[in-house]
Amino acid sequence: MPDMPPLGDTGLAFVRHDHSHCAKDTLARADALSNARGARMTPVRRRTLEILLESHKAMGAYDVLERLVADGFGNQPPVAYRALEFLVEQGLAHRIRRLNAFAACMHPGEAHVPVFLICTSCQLVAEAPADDVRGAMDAAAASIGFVIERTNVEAVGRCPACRGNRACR
Amino acid sequence: MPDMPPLGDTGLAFVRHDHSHCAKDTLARADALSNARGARMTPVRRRTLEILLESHKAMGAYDVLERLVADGFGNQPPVAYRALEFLVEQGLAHRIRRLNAFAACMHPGEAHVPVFLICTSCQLVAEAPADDVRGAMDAAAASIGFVIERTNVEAVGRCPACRGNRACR
DNA sequence: GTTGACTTGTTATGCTATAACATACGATAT
DNA sequence: ATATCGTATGTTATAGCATAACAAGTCAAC
Repeated sequence: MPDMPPLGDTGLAFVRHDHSHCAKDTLARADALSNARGARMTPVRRRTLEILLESHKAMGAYDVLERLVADGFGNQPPVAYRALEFLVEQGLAHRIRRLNAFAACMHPGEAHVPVFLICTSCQLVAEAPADDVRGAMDAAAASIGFVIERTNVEAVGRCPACRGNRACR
Repeated sequence: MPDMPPLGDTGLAFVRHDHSHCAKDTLARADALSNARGARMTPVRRRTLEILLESHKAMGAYDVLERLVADGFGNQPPVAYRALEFLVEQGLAHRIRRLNAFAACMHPGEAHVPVFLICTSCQLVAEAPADDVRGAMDAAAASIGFVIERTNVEAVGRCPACRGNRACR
């Protein structure tokens, strides 16, 4: 494995890492989770997750669909949207609204508030841990009597690599 | 003015208030701000802001367009999108990505991090003050060397009124 | 009054997402 | 085994959101 900075898997998208391992591990956890919950990890769904896991970039539903078609699955939008919806519901993927796209969850099963950091140069998306953020939001909401059910927290900016390199990866 | 709870204009969307005043005031501030910046508050743009200010609901670009057409402006999507884009750039309106919609800013000119609370029952959108949220996000980003430029923070849930009423407004 | 920057109008198109219905699959109970 | 019911997938069609590209008009500065 290449030299890896002393980070956990936080911001993993932005550092070099053994990606095949990272994907395999996540897939295994995904299977286990689905079984535990009685959810059915069918072929399209599993393949969709694999596709998302191939990179840390967010993918549009139609890009995913293209890949699914190549693998012999149905070639109409609902095929992709349904699989993606399932993964999101199971917490195995997230929807990045700013990009009209989807990305595999890097912490399936762990309670976490997803906060997405989207690099404007290289399009990579990192999930940062930010439970503080949810706390602050709950507090703000509570002050006006609002009860939060779900959140979308996204930020665009520049990742460490792109701030350093002119060319970018 | 009807009895008003002891809040500032935080969460204004969810309390009864003299809305005509609130809109007029915001419009005046918008004019002043645009002038100060050398931005041109043209008729379409001003009318677009007025339309957004008519309610605290978020409006889709096509809904805004419909209104603009009725007022004699051009009837093609770019007319609405351009005006809305201008307002967003000037900080006079916000884009609510979760809803593919736009809402007038309730605090134009004030430095603030918009955090949107979207009621799933009545569709009203409130802007809560949550500078803490931005702080937490910056901290999370900094820990992986990411520099945030802009944020989208949105939450869906139920507003005080809708939690109380079965019927909702 | 001409230049140049910006704004608006218009045409056309592309991308994103879902409703609705038909068919197939899988687990369970009889 | 097979009937049944819930779930999943395939397919058709369409709705909804957004922007590229070009033409025409407006306005201020020189």
